Amino acid sequence: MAVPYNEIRKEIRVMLVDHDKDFVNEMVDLLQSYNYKVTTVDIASVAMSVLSKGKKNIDVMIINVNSPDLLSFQLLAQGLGLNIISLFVCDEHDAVIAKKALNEGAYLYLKKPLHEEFIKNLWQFVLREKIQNEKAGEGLEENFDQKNVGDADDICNNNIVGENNIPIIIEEQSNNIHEADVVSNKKYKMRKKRGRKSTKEINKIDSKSNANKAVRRNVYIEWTVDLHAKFMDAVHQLGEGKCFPLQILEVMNVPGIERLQVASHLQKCRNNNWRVSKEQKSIHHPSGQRSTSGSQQRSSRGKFGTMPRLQTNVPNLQQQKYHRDQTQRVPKFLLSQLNTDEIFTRGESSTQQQIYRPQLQVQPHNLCIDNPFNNTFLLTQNNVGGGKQQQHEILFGMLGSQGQQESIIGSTSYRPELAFNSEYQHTQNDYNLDLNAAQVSTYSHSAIMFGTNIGNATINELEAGNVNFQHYIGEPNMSDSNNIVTESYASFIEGSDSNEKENYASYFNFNNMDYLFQNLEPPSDNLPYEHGREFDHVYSDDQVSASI
DNA sequence: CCTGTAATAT
DNA sequence: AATATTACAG
Repeated sequence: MAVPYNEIRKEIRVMLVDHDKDFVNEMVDLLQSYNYKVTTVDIASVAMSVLSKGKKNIDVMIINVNSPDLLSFQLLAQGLGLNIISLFVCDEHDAVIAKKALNEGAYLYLKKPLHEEFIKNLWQFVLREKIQNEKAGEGLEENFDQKNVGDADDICNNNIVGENNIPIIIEEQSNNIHEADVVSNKKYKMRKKRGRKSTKEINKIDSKSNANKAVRRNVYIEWTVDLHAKFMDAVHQLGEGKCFPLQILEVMNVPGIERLQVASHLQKCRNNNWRVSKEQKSIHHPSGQRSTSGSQQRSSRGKFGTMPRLQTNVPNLQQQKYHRDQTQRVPKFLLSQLNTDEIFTRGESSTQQQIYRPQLQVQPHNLCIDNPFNNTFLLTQNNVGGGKQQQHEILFGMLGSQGQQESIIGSTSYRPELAFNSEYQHTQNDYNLDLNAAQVSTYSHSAIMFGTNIGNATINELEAGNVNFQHYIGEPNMSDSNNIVTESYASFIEGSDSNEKENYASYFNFNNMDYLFQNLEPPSDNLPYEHGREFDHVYSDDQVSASI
């Protein structure tokens, strides 16, 4: 039974990655004469971009190991992630490189030129991969070593080892090599679809009936400080209102990154939720601010494209682990939904109210003290909030303790009924303790304090020497700030003498309690339910309900 | 299709 | 713990 090889080859896409023009031309002719679909690029970085775009479904890459940009191995890695067979070619054999290449997942390491017979049979590699992967996807694991678990580089090792296993042509036409979700047992996971209803009800029913769908995990990008800097650069270039993942991707011009990864990172950054992974340099720039060029134009798409709110180089002060109970139990405090739109609206000009703020749900351990965008934003836009902002943010972070506010401060006239209202009997509650303790420390300088409803426990604590006080101070994660305030703060919390309270007192000099209140939301019956609502009010009852 | 958000998987 | 992936919505 004759198998229409050419039909198979037609479906196979080969990318040549070589700056050697002659070789490329020759190979293109050869490949095309066998009906392969051919893409050529001259250097690895370009190839990586092509892969990143994901437009072409490359099956095989023929890569010059000596790509001028020295990225051939990175390309290899990326290709592995995409289940692409990579053949390294070289002008001169080098056993060391060959070994390295194979070790890192190259399918073959070949010396130029490639012979016609080899090209002719190239398709077999692809088919064999497909077959292998399908087997793996069905749960047949014999074909794979059990070693390597987390490493993204090993797909092809197995294939190399198992060379005796000559591919067999499957009768089924290979017209959907690409769409078939290839599955490797170690790297690919089965997933069931998760249903999520618009009613926000979470559908926990796991339907086994769902056909196993295999999904390939992307190459795991580490967002190094460097990479992040590029990211932020791109962001700054694009400017407020124009930061879309796709554009960022382009401006960054870093090969091997995909849009979704940028989007993911962007999401993190917008939420101020990103930390550099491991060691961070503890560089202390007194002012790492960029001027942010002040352009706050809105994009034509309205609310999209908002800049992330991190600085370019963020020293990551080690965050302390506080596993006190209340830390975990405190409700999420969604200051995010204190809608800046509303602030502006309340101000004067409702014309600015469309300015988009991403939902700033600030997670635990993130206290954004220094937000250049915020500052700029407020100052330039509405002149609201103003200079003392940072201090109050700090205070607020302490007050909320676990709430982790990312403060958007405006001159709203809200009053926090919650914080000081004795109706709320959360006195025995840990969270409440926190709150009150912070309160106490706040008031202690302005001599207003102790009026109504400081829980006994709190007072006791205080009288007992304010034991917890230092905890509260240390609580917020300062990792994102590198401004002056932060440093002072940081140095302060590192101090261990008995004067800490005094230091604290002198540093944080609060005279105007209104600033405190401005950070809090009025209680509202109006539960924000869907995002995207014009005016989301914070559901500040969170604190109460959580205390019960 | 691209974007944003939240949830969840790895 | 940091990223990736996904559902869902716009």
